[in-house]
Amino acid sequence: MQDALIRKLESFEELTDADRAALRMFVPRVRQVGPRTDLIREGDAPGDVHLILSGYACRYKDLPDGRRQIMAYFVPGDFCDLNVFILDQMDHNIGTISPCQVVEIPRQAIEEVTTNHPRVMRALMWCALVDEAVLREWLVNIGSRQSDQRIAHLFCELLLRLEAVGHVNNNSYAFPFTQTEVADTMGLSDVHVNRTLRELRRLELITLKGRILTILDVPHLKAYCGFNPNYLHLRNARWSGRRQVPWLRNVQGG
Amino acid sequence: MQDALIRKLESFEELTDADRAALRMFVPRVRQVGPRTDLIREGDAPGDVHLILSGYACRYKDLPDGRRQIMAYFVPGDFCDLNVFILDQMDHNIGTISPCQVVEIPRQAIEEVTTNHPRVMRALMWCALVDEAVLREWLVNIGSRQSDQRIAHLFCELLLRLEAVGHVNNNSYAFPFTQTEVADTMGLSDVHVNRTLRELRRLELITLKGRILTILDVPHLKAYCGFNPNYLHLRNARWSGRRQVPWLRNVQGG
DNA sequence: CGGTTGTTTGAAGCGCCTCAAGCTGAGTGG
DNA sequence: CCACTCAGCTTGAGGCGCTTCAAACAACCG
Repeated sequence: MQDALIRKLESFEELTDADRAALRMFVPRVRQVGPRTDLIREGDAPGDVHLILSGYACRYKDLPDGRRQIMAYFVPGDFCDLNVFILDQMDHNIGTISPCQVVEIPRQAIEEVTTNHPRVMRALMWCALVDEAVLREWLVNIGSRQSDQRIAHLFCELLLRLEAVGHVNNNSYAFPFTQTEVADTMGLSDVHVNRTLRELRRLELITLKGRILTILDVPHLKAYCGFNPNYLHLRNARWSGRRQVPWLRNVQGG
Repeated sequence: MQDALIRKLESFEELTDADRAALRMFVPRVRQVGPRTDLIREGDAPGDVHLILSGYACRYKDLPDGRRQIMAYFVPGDFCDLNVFILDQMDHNIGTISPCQVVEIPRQAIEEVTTNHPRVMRALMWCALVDEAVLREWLVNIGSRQSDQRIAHLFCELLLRLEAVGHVNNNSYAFPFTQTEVADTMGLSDVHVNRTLRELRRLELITLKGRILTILDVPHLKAYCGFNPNYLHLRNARWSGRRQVPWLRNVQGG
């Protein structure tokens, strides 16, 4: 398990033996968490850092009027709160969508490592920076695309992110979100998400049944929403194609 | 100038003499930049890190259809691209709004410091994490508030951010953005921004003339949009009230 | 097997957009 | 000093995209 994390980080930052030894202090406390369960709540002091091994989770805020806004999806291999743990208190919630396997890394371990092992810190920062780039693109998505392109863009992004960790087969992947959750993500009503999905199906761009999403025509879907993958900062030589991330290969997805 | 940066960082992270010495390697190359000028363009390899001393700038993406989405505003004291400099290439642009004084910190200097001075790195990370929290709130803003509350929320946020660096007088601050720029920020049309501003004026919440924005009734405006400042992670003891950031006090704003 | 959660469809209305035109103010040149 | 220009602001009219409300249907589960 520790070796797995090390392998991921080493894919973009060379580590010394001392770095690796320090990383092994990330005691692997794996927790099985049910669906629709909060991992962290607004107001909490950030403690352990959470790493998703299997399943999907999300970052969200509850609004005064009872609605909620989902701000990020987490898929296997993603850190939930790496980019928060320095701050004083959480300004949002993190909760699971599907059942999840979560690794809890003690904050102290992170701090020790980042203080004494700059290369590890750089590697973790890189993860956080890509997450932020995704967040920026979500802002663009919500701010400037209409519903059909907006949802198509989400599907394209998840395709690439899940491909990078070996969770896509034949352009299909697990999609355990309800239409209401998609609505809370995209800034739309659930009714309109339903109609938009119907339209994407009618155009034979996707199918979505039994919580499995299939993209029928990837180039067409990408063109449809003007998808530009540069913001994901995927390093093709390392991440894409047939190559899987070894430490996630044998874990059940979605 | 270097001392100024050191002072800012020390407000939330104690530094050693060695840390401070390293920070002085941030050779202060101050540049005067005209309005509506790009500092960095999409596709560029991140180089120097930019720190705004005076004026306003923004982060934005150009879209295939010619529209653009603004994703962040930068005000005096903000780093533009601290959270990007590790990545391979820029996935967006950064440009000025008003004339700006910009400090360019060589990437090499940042890397040297972050490698050898973990406390400085933590301080810089803190800046970046707050910027990301702001970005998340912008997503909430665009995704779930309608135009009047959306724009009101922006005004409340800028009030607090500018207060923290001593650029607010009597609830007034410089607002050099055109209505089209506000529209590109909020995911609205410029026509609708115009009508929304008219409405906020009619309700006697704000005035906006000669590029000066005045909030006539702060508590009312905050209540109007349900503003919750927690995401700014302001440390009141240090940042708010009468206390100014010394290194920005004598620089002309907006 | 009912109960509950999620999906689907219809109908009516509002918020925001587009198109279009006129207005205002600042800068420029004759 | 006024005419001209141009960017930004303002206002009107019409239409579309999305929302809300409502109800029926489907799928899952104890």
